[in-house]
Amino acid sequence: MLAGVNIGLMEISAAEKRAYHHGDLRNALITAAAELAQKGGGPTSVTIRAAAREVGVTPTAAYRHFANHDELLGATKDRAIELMGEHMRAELEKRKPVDDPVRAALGRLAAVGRGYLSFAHAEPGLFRTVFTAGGTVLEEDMQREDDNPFQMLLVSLDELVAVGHLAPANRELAEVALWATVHGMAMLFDGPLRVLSEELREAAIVRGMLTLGHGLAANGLTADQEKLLAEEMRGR
Amino acid sequence: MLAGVNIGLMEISAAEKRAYHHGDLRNALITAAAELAQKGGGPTSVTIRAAAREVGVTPTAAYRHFANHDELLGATKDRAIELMGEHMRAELEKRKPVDDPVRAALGRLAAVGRGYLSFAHAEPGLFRTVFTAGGTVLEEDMQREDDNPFQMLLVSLDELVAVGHLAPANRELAEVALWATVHGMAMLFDGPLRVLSEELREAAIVRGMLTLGHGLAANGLTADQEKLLAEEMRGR
DNA sequence: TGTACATCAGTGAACGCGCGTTCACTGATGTAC
DNA sequence: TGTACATCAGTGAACGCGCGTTCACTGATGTAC
Repeated sequence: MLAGVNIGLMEISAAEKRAYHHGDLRNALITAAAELAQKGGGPTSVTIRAAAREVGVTPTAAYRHFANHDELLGATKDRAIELMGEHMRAELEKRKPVDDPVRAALGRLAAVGRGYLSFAHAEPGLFRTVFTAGGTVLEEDMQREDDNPFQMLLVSLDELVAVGHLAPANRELAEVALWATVHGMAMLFDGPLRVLSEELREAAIVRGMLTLGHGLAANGLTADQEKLLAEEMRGR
Repeated sequence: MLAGVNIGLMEISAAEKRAYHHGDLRNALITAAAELAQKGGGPTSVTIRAAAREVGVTPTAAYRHFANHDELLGATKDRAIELMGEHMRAELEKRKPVDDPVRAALGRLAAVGRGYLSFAHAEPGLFRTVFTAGGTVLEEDMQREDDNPFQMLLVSLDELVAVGHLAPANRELAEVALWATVHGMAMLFDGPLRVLSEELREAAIVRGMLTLGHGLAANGLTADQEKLLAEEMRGR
């Protein structure tokens, strides 16, 4: 079974205290917005009015902290990315240490993928918020190294190279293959494959990651077949 | 370069003529709704009022043909699935015939994947509509064999087995790995990887499909490594 | 330590918008005789 | 072939809703002297 998730949105709001009337309205609004996304099923539930209502404040008050709705949504997206990163990091740190470096690196890759998928499954509303088109996210936020789900994917691949399992030549663009496999499964299980039983879902996840693992090592096709497949993909 | 897409939404509306006032209002509304999704960037642009406006009819008139907004959205989703299937079929039929059956089957797999991705890229609004949570789609529509993008993925895998390239044991759940890889890339290129240049996107697609091809054949890992990876994915 | 004043966080009322949906209706089409 | 009537597709006006956003304001906090 994939690890359970128990996310306390409130734990974040301690940061950045303001000593004015409410004390920390900006943060409180973001937290409320994240809860709306979490409970309401996604970013469309994030509105200035609803967040203000939740905090017990006038909608106008929100405009002291956000220029407009898009900024609140962007901040909520940031928060969701943060929570997703924390969840993945927790999954990573849960692992028992392994001596063999290759086994350790493969294990970390698996843990990162597992964390990505279990977050998506446990918190669909937050997961959708991470990937909503709306909500401008600050550049610096996307490039934070800690708690950034995407960076964690990259790092796990780099480790595979460092440890000698993945040939440097095969490292190129491997992050897209990895990210797409994991992200695609997350989306499908929250979409057309929602009907799958938990057992089938788990089995498909294992199968998907094994396929990826085999595929990254790139020994499954003859050179001839590989050339053909590549040409076909390019549209001949 | 991936094949270009030129979709004429109007070509569909000839079916199911009604001889009353408008003649074919139901169909006209669906077509208008699909155009709204196409131009407006997705399913949120599909509203009863906007579709009626587009056709030049009162919103109330739409209620003669759809019980509510969700039904219109469902019909629009159906239409989008149909268009996506047509696009993929066209991609498939564009291929030159290949004698060697294994090469032919691999080529068809690639063409199906390419069609999926080029549709998503050329018609993001319609693609998003296919995968929107809202809009109840009739069971029978999802299970149509012709023009169903998902069936086409399955068929291409079955062919790989029939032709002797893919071991029957490796066929199981391979559709999820294939679908997820392709779907994940489509989503990421329409999301966080939107910034990728066309060249990088193309290269990533080829790499992703090659990884999948290698992976399905499952020769890249030792039995020991595979076991470990599987256990890790299951959460130990 | 105490007062005067500037600063600024939050209020309350209001706006215009597009939406889904309902009502009683009009007017064109199809059909029975 | 012609008329009377039933059927039903589409009209026009209206409703209530929640939204984003703006306005002039109130009242608490922080600071200069």
